[in-house]
Amino acid sequence: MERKITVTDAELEILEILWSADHALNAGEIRGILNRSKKWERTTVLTFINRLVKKGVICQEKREVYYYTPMIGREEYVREETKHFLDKFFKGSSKNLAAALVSSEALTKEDVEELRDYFNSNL
Amino acid sequence: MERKITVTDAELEILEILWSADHALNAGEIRGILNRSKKWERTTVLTFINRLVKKGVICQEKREVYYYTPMIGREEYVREETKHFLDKFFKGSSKNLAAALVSSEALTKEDVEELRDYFNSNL
DNA sequence: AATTTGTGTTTACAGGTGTAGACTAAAGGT
DNA sequence: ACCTTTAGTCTACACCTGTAAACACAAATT
Repeated sequence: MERKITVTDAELEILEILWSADHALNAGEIRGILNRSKKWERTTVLTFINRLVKKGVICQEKREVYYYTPMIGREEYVREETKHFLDKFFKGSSKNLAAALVSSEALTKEDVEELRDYFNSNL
Repeated sequence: MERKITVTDAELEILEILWSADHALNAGEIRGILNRSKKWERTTVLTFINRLVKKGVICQEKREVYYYTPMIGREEYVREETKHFLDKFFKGSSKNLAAALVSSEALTKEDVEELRDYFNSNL
C-alpha cells in the first residue's frame, strides 16, 4: 500500500497556504503568509515550492512572476492520509480508534459530542 | 509540538512484533516472524533493532543472546501518534475528521456502527 | 550607465532512513 | 585443533528532508 503522493511536513505548510487561498499565489505572497509562523529564508521557501511542483502536487503558471495552484484538494489529500493512518494503526479495530481519539486529549468535550451526533445522523 | 519519540516505518514493524509477543524476543525470533511479510536480510533487521535501542524505544537484556522488550506500550504510542495526526489535519474540526474517517473507505459499515455505539455509550 | 532590488536556479550539506555487505567472535560438531 | 553456523558490530551508500548560500538576470532607481 504505497502512497502515490508524498508531501513532507515543510511542503505541507506551503500547500496549506495555497489551499486556504481562493486564488493562485506567487512565491512572495506565500512567503509573506508563512512568515507569520515560520522564519524561513526566501530560497528555502522557493526550494519547497519547486519540490512540490516537481512532485506534481502544485502547478505553476507564468505571468510576470510565477503563480502557484494546488493540483489536489485538501479534502482528497486528507482523505488519503486518513486512510493511510487508519491502516497503519487501526487495522480492523475501530473500537481502538475511537478510544485513541478520545484519550488522545486532542478532542474537546464538544468535539466528542459532535462526533457522536455525526455518527448518529450519518449512517 | 515536537514528537519526543520518532519511530520510522521499518522500525515500527519490529515494534509491532514485540508488542504482540507476551515475552521478550531475540533477533532470530523477530526475524522469523517478520519473514512472513518482509524479506529483510538478517543484518537489516539487526540495524533496525539497534536503532530502536539507541532511541530508547526498546531495551535489550543479555542472556545467551540478546532479548528485546518494548519500553513503551502500543496504547500509549498510538495515542501519541493519534494526537499528532489530529493536530496536523483536523485542528478544531472534528466534523471534518468524522467525514474523513467515513469517506476514507478504510472503515467498514460495521466499523461505523461500532463507532456510533462507542460515542453513544461513552461520554 | 551603474547600482540596488526582486525573482528564480543551482548547488550544497548535514542528519535521517532503508538496505545490506564485510568482518569478528563465540559455540558446536567432527 | 579446524570448520561451520549463529549472533553481533561496523561501515557504507543512496535517497529524502530541512535548510540555505551563491549565483544569475531583469526591472527599477539614482
